[in-house]
Amino acid sequence: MKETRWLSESEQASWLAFLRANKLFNDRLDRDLQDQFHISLPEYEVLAMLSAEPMGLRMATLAEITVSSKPRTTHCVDRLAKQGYVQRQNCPTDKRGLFAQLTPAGRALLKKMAPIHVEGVHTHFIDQMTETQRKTLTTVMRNIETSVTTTD
Amino acid sequence: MKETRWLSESEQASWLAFLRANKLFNDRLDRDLQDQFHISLPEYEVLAMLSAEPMGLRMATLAEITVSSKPRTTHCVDRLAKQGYVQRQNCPTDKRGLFAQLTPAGRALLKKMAPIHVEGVHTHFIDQMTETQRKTLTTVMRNIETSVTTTD
DNA sequence: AGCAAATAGTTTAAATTTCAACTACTTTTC
DNA sequence: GAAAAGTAGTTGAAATTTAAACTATTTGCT
Repeated sequence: MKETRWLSESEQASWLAFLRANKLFNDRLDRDLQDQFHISLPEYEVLAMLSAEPMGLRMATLAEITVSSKPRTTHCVDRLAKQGYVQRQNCPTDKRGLFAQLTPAGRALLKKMAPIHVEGVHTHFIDQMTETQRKTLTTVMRNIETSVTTTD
Repeated sequence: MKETRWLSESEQASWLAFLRANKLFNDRLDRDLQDQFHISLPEYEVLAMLSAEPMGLRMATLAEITVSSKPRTTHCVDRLAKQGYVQRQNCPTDKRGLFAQLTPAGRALLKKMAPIHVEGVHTHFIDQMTETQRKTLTTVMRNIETSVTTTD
């Protein structure tokens, strides 16, 4: 067992700031959507990802790009389908496969929600840093993603 | 209704990188703890916050510093208490109040968990940026926190 | 061709989180 | 000094998330 590399005060503070900002920011975006549309942030993310794909996305792909588990994605799409915002299409080349696709109602809902959501991202994220800082942030976030997904 | 300020490609990419890194990183830290100790990341955070306070913390304070809701904190402390890691103490000056306090067993558990958790933070967070980048990140995260908690 | 292993997605049940309502105590106000 | 309003925390039910098992189909191997 190797010697533990503890965090300095400053490192600890960075880590806490990161944790806190994330939770608070997520809560805020979620609330803004829920209050006005009764749609949660994870549900919004699914709709948003689907909006770029007129033909829809395979369930597994949708799970990947929203960084959520397969069952969670199934349940989420179930709920959105029950409300008429999403529909499933069989995949012609793989009988196991399903595409989740935005319905016209889903597209219409997203059109109403997007300005609210994007304004939140702008106000609380983009506006809170300079362009230079944002580039740095992006680089660092990509490093973290790589580290987390390639280690062990 | 004001004109929506949409995100540029680059801004969109930053936002997505931030979202993804967070989810993946959280999942990873959670899994590392769960696999070895059957303790979730939110539970770990409670234990960690309590460890700095020999006398314990008021439930509301604990909820604040872990950025979680009051009921969630109650349930979380319930579970940890059921396992013997935390105990509640009445507050002498306010009969409504309760302190949540680490038990010796909780302290012992934390001592075993901390190296695993901290190593994860070091590897996937601290090691993924230069010190300069980390300072920038901290500043930006604090800006976000302020923005989210002071607007509206 | 035929069978084992892998993949896509769902299902069910259990655990966690949220939401609204509730109890008990404290503070304010008149 | 009593009633009203506010605060601390819990409770119980509903919603969401997770974990494990399951169905159906596809792929790889011999």
